[in-house]
Amino acid sequence: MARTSFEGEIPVEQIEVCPVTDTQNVIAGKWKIIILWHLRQTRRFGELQRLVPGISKGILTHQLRELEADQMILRKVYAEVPPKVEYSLTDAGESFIPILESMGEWGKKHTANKTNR
Amino acid sequence: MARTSFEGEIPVEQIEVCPVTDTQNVIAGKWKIIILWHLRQTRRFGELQRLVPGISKGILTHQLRELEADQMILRKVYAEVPPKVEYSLTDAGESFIPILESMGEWGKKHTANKTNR
DNA sequence: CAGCATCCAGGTTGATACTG
DNA sequence: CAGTATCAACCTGGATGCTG
Repeated sequence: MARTSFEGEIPVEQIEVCPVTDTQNVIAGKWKIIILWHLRQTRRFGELQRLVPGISKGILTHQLRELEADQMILRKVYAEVPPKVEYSLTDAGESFIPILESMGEWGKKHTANKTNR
Repeated sequence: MARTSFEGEIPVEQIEVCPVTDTQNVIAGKWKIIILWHLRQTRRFGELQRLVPGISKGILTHQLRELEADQMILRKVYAEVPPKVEYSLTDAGESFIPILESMGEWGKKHTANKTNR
């Protein structure tokens, strides 16, 4: 989203320094949550692509890079042929799983059969 | 986002019936979280617009309508002149506040000084 | 195998003007 | 006061083809 605002406008800090919003931004990608969920176990790239049906390589890479930048996941490259890359959760990533579980519980109770959107 | 997939593809249910993702979708607007937060107390439209600095009427209306559709908030219209509309949390909305608080706690610990994105 | 580069389509946000 | 309507801008996600 637009992190830039015009000069002389409401300063960005005033609206963006909300830790809740920060958290939301970390998981705001279309596939981030599902990726995080599967990464409770260490997974390889191709494995993830199979576990997250419908995602393309490009997007998977992109989402993984963002999660990595946000220090949610670890990317371990093995210097082998053929290439092998393993992804796993960082401590920050692990510590987020309980929140995901809370969201799941809440979702089961409050978002039953929404056919719209 | 594209909720449709080609015929003969991976069925949508398989990827979309995740309660965690459902939950994420409910709060996925740029301002939803802040709005929800301020609605812990009943607020009027103009009041919300002042509390959420930088949001325009149109967008505020839009986000409120979506939250209402997701049964997170209640919209109460008073038949007065000038018009008066009050927004408040539903039970579902109330029950989401603890999760927001968890996200806030997590955010304070794990998203400190992210200047990027 | 695990990417990257490019281009494109759609959705979401935002600015502005008008209304009951 | 609390919207609605319209249009433009931006961002994200997705498809495809190429590479070490």
